[in-house]
Amino acid sequence: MYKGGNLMTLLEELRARGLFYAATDDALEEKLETDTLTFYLGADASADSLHIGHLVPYVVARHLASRGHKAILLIGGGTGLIGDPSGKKEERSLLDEADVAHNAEALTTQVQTLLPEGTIVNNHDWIKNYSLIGFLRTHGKHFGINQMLAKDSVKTRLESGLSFAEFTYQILQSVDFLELHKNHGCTLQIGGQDQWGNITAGLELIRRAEGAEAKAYGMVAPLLTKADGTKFGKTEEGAVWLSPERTSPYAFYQHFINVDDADVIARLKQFTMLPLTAIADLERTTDESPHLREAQRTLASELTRYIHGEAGLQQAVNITEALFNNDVMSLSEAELTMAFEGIDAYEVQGEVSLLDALIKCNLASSRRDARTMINQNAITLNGDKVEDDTAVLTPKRALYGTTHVLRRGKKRYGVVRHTR
RNA sequence: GGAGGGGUAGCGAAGUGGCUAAACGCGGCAGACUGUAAAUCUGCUCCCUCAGGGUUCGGCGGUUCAAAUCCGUCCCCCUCCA
Repeated sequence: MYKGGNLMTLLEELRARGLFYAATDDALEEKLETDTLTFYLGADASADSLHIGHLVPYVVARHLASRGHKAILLIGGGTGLIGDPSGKKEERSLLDEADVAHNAEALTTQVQTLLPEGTIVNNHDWIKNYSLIGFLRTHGKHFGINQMLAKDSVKTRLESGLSFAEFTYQILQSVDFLELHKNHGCTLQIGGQDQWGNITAGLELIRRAEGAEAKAYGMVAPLLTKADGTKFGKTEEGAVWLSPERTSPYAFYQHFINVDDADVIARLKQFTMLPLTAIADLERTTDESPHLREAQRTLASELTRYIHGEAGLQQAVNITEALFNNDVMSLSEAELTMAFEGIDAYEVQGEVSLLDALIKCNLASSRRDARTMINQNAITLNGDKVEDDTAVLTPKRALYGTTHVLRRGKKRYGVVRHTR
């Protein structure tokens, strides 16, 4: 009952990794071992990048693909025009069509790097063709209001408000599944736990439209939580994005380097493709020598390489080593340039006040805030604590006549470059 | 439709005429300690500013020298009755 030399079934492995929450049918486990399935996974074009909170289902897809199953990666260029109420407390405002189209394009590129072997489809391609009457007659007729109202995504919003447009979302997603079932032989949809309602709605539609013998399945991954029970994936800065424009490879790497000891092993299992035995070794290392942070390093490296490639990882590691293992002051000019490649520098002609520099580098929100930081002893300039809030950065005092390295607290850096 | 309760800073929650930019808790930021961890301790946490100023307590309008606190009105939420 296994193939490919794995001792565990695929579902056993997913369970062991904390990537399995529920499946719509117990027969799926067997099916995944004996058949080659085509499965799909969707992402709505509601932003031009995914963040790490979206990542888990893609990792599940990697595991499926690694055992020979075929992936379809759906981009919600059509559904993104409506908005999924699942997991949302409030109605969301509609995005411009042009924005959604742009988002869909960006996501297409991004999702392809997450799973290069996956086939990409955009649901706008079929949703755009429906007339209202045609849609209601073909698909709407299969949906009972009672069942639609019973979905968590709808039920929880009856008090706070839900538009007809978002209410209809579950039908749109169901149509996606049906479409892929008919045209691509897709029999499995995977997603996060919050997608359960949409997925089961799709199964129901397939059954009604295609007949009882048209077997399809759903499987969802759990929502990630930290050891302290709080939601994973949000930081003080907001989401950790996959796109390097939104979150630099360095910041991305740093986020994972900083994962708590209590969470790091779970994150390795969930996010990386490392064998469980290798992760068990890291668990031992963490117990015995936590200060080495071997597990965190591995997690950060694996994920940064996955998302940003070898070059992105190298850059992140270079900056990290420069900032945390060396004295910034001791770097040569070339090293300095290399170290801060990938951190946005504020370029200025001539001199600039420290207060303004902190604002321009996003290390302070206002002059008042900048002053508070200085008074709290939180600001370091080229390796020295700053106490004078009237300090001015001049090319003369810059490293190699060009660069000032600012630091707020222990981990947040900014770079000021003087141009002539 | 009727009776009652409620809407206070990111969240929770005090405050019922001036001493209140508003207790306290959480969250967030920073400092100490560390391992770029956790826990703990300390400081900051409406906005802008050099001193100092500006705008807040569901919305609007009043009373008053002075209102989150009193009056009117409107909006929203909860509970019970019809």
